[in-house]
Amino acid sequence: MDTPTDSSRGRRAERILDAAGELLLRWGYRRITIEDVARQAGIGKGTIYLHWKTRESLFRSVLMREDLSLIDELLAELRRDPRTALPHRMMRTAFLGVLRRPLLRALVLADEDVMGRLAQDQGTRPIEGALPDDAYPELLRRAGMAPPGLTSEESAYTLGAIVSGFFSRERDEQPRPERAERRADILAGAIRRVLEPGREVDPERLSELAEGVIRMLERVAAQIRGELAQAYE
Amino acid sequence: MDTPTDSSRGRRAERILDAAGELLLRWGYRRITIEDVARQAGIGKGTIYLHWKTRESLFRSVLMREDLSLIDELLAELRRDPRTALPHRMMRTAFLGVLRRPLLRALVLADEDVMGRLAQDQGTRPIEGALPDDAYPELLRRAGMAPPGLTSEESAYTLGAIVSGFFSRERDEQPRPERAERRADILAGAIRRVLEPGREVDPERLSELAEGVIRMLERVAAQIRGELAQAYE
DNA sequence: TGTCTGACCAATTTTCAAACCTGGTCATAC
DNA sequence: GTATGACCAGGTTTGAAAATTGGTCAGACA
Repeated sequence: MDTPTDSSRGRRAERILDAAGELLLRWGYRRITIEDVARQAGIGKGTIYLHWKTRESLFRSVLMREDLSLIDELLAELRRDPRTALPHRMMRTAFLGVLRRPLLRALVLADEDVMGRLAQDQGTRPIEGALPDDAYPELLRRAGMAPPGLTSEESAYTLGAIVSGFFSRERDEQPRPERAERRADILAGAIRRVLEPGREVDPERLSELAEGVIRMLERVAAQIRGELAQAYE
Repeated sequence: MDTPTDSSRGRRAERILDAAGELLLRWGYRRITIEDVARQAGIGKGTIYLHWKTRESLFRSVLMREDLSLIDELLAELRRDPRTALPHRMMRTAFLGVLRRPLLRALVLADEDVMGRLAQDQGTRPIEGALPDDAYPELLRRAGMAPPGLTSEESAYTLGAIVSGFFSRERDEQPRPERAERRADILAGAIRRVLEPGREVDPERLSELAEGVIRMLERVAAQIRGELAQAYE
């Protein structure tokens, strides 16, 4: 599928994304010029426009690649252990996954300094990119694990509120427990108590849920890969 | 204690605060001049400076008065029914209390349009003004109602995260259940499950807690009233 | 004598045009 | 066919002048 040319194009694109990502963290979106990125990647400025149509789409690709890396981590974890599909495990893994990726961290926290105007519209999208908000609660419901007393929309609302609240505490100067793992555990505990009523989980139901979540994340990943490929050209 | 003069001064100050508050909601902090406020209050511009030293301290007073009104509502509720002191009841009442007061709502949501630079530093202070963050969890602990497995600091962190998450969903364009009461109930449910482990509450302990909370809020109210009086002159 | 006011001024904010910069193109080199 | 950097239109920054306004206070008023 890859001609030698395509493959070396692909490698070059990766180098450009590396360069852009590194500068993003060092200088922030606002101060970076396309020439900076070209110099950092050791190529000419025009070459970047062989891969992306605009500056903005280049940087969107940087973020999409980060996003894919997080989704891949979640998928690996889900395949290793279906219990990862439980809300409290999912959110714990996603929370730490975002915190460990400086660019996603900056994106989720809408860090104006790093992300400039990219922070605005794109907002918090790391995982919920293209899917309806209640896709995950919908899967829970179908697996007979819906939180009691809440519609799927309400579950999505609750989940979103709690998770975004814990993220908002990651902003500077907010007091919080020292270790990120501890914060993740507290988040997980909260999610479990609020959204996982049943003490016991039927392994049958659980693997059904895990498969659904895997399919959902694969669909998201495919869509992002599509957008990335399109951006590449 | 009030000379006739003091009392009419007080009434005039209230009129000025009314005028400033109304303009704040109509035009936003940035566009309001002191002359606008004076005109709206039907007095001369210099008169405002008989009450406040600076424009900023005038508007801070507007917000402090709103804050006091919320605290008074909480205190009335606590005196009517000590169960109000339970975390899920406290947060439900505070949540709705903020949403029903447009200025506090704008402050908590850091609405740049309405609050201008006031949104920045002052941040979310409606209740937690002058107290250590973990004052309330500390009261819970002393009443033997501490959430299991969490230190007071961690309880404060958890409570803050969840509440601020539900507030952040009050921003425009965030999907959420239609009725504010429903959202408040969902918030209350989450708080209860996460921070109130015990099914039964000893009425003795409860009224002890309620008294502690009342004293705490009275202290906050007194401090705010002090700052207000000082601002008045 | 004490209270209130608006003319006044320093300081900040807004405006606007010139200078500068940079995203994106494309003729040319390889 | 691929890569490049000179080039330019459009956008941004700069800075100085104009306009506004926070805060003062001399005087009007009661």
